[in-house]
Amino acid sequence: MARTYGGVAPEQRRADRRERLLAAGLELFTSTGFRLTKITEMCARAGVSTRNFYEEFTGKEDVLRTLHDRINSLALEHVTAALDQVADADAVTRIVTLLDVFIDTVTVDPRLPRLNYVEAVGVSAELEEQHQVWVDRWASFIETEARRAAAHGAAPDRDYRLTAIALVGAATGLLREWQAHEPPLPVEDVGAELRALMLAAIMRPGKILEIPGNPGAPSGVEQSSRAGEQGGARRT
Amino acid sequence: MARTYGGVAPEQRRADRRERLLAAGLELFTSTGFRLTKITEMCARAGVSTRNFYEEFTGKEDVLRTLHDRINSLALEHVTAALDQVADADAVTRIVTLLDVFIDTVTVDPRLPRLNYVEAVGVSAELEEQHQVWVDRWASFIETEARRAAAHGAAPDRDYRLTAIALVGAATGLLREWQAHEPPLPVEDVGAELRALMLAAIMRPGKILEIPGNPGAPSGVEQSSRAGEQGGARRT
DNA sequence: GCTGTTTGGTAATCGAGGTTTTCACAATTT
DNA sequence: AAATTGTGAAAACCTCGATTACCAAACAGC
Repeated sequence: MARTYGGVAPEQRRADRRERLLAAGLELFTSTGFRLTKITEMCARAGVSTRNFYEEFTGKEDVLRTLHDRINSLALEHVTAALDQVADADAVTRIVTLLDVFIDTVTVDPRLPRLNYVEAVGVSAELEEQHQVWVDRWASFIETEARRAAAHGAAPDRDYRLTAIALVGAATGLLREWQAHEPPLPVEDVGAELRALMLAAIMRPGKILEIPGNPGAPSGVEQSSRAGEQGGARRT
Repeated sequence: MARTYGGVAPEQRRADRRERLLAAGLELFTSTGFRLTKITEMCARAGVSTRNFYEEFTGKEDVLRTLHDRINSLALEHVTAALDQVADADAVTRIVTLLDVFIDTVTVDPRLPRLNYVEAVGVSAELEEQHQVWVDRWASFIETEARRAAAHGAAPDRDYRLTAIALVGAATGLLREWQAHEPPLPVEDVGAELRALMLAAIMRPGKILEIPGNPGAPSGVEQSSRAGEQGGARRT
């Protein structure tokens, strides 16, 4: 047991195979699409037999879940490291850093957002759960930075939970568009837009500035003053 | 040809079956999930034979595409009608109306956002294309309103394309979270957050206010001034 | 009421892909 | 050098679900 083959340890060979399978998965899931990718195709591309495939993964979904987790973990790692380097900078710098590093990490390869925001959606209950966990993590990150900004007086003191979730959604939507758009969108533009949106969302005052020539109309949009109702039952 | 069965015209019967199949599809796709839903299950629930199924649809995906299109069309209809009713209101009112009616339409039933933003993602190239068309339409809608606001001096005069796409993403992300969240999020909160985010995103000035105590650092966030770089190759 | 025609349900077929198993080989150890 | 064991390729299997074809039933005309 545990015999060295071809000069490399057996666990090293296993790890290599696993890695090649993941690479093949990333490639095929984002070109052929997850649904249409066959396990045998993945094995062929990775130069791995089906037997070894089942030694590493329980099926296609397992590969997808692993990739999804990896991409998010990688981004989280980069962002955490970068934020540590600007530990005592002002709130705006930290927020901009968080966003820029995230965008940079995830746009080095269009297959990354494609896998994360298109292929890994609606596949299984477990994957949806995993997605939600990650949204939660990213939202918490943003929330923390927003609270930090509030503590420094750079943003209002309020609950940032939903704002954070919305911002994660904005990033997701924009990146999904980015990887699908023809002709390709400039990454700088996407990054700039998200940066501005994020700052505007966090720094926005509790009340929007008054619009001239709108007498009597409540402009306090934080309250649930609603205009132009027309149908649609209200749901608790 | 064209014979009346059971007192109803054949095309009426066909339409009824189609409708029941769509209802069954909506129900099963959002509970069992699209992937795991079998055509025979759909037929059983709809009280329709498989033969009649293939008379109406080419397969599962056809049902999904139809539902996806319907939900978006319905929302678009409602929003268009509501905007017509506030045709000469101020920009803020119109934007708030657009958003509120959209949210109201799509949250009457949690299955609607579930189907649109989870189950219909990453299924096929055609569906992705259809998704992009709808994102485009919604973004154009928002863009138009933003330009209108700019024309009235309520917002800066700039390109709102990416802002609009990001806002569509924010709505998508928030609704995806809404339909999945346990315990359920209050719809009012989601609507309020999106309303505020949308207004903040559109009305935001070109430059963010100066942060005191940050000497030398460029605060013009519209320019591609980047902080905290650490890795990640730049991509054209 | 009987017949021909249209519609609907059921059951059999067909194919595709996932999963397992077998067999041959290579490398290492005694 | 021979035996042993881990390893990989490929084929066989086997399940499952989409699709179609056939048969039964219902209705209008004669």
